[in-house]
Amino acid sequence: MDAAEADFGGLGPKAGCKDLLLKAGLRPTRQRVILSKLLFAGGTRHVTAEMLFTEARAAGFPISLATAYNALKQFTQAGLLRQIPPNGVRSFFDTNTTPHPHYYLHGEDTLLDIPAADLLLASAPEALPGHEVSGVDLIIHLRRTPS
Amino acid sequence: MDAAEADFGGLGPKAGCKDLLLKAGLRPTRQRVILSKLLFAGGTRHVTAEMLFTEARAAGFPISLATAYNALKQFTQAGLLRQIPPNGVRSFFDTNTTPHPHYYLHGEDTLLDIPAADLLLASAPEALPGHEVSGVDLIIHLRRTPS
DNA sequence: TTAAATGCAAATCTTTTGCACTGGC
DNA sequence: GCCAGTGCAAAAGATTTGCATTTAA
Repeated sequence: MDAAEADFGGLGPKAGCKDLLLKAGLRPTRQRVILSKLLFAGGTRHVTAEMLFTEARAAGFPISLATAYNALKQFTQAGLLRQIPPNGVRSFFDTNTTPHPHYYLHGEDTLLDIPAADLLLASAPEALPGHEVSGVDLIIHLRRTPS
Repeated sequence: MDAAEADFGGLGPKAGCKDLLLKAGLRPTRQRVILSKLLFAGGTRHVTAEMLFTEARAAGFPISLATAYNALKQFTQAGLLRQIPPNGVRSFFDTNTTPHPHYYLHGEDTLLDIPAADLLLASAPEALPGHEVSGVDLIIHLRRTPS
């Protein structure tokens, strides 16, 4: 499948990332279109702002780092991404926005999905009075076994 | 119970925070003793570096913010604290180092313990080959209900 | 055309580091 | 007394903001 022709967000086989952005209420500006292609054309991805910035430059699109940050934030607020802060240093952004747990590999500073059925909650999370659950983060922290 | 005489870390009723620090392999310097009193004399606490810094100043101990950060990091590495990054902005440090889930209240930027039995994992987390589980973070994100 | 909304330089906020100096042993 | 190891000023790193400019409609 050509990346530019990927099936974006269940919008149908002809939809492009412009449609994805429009549907999310974001104007499909040049930079957003570029970044959304990089993010959503492949499979599930876990990127940091720096990674996306570097990738865009390598692809010949000289965006600024601030634009990468702003786009990631806007995409997250629009529901296209999920923000995961595993370590207090920098955040990752996951193109899979459905609730699912993650492995975080400390040595490699890498975030991975945990295959869905491997780990489940025993009960649905309860909110406090006057509040509602807006998300659930489950992160299993891994270190390389000393051997 | 007088705060200065609290039972620190199961070391017995006579132990002070100096013993707690020594047992953790940290020299009981003046600043560390002050900060450990603030952290461990009361019940369970969830503090940021800024909160601890402000609290120390208010108590008449003019430490620098860097010292608060460094002490929190050292205490965490020594196993006296647990670091929790709920939001990609700043980290909280929990004086309860046993594995347990948290509520994070977005509007108030507050971290709370979830009473233990309310939420459990259905299965023990599995590591990947060549890795071991070094920690599990479960955070339920709450927002104030629009009403 | 036009104004809503962007992209980015500069600022801000969080956290770490280098090193002069201290204070625990 | 002495030197391992601190405490903090300055630096580094992560993220946000203000505003001149762009560009989608």
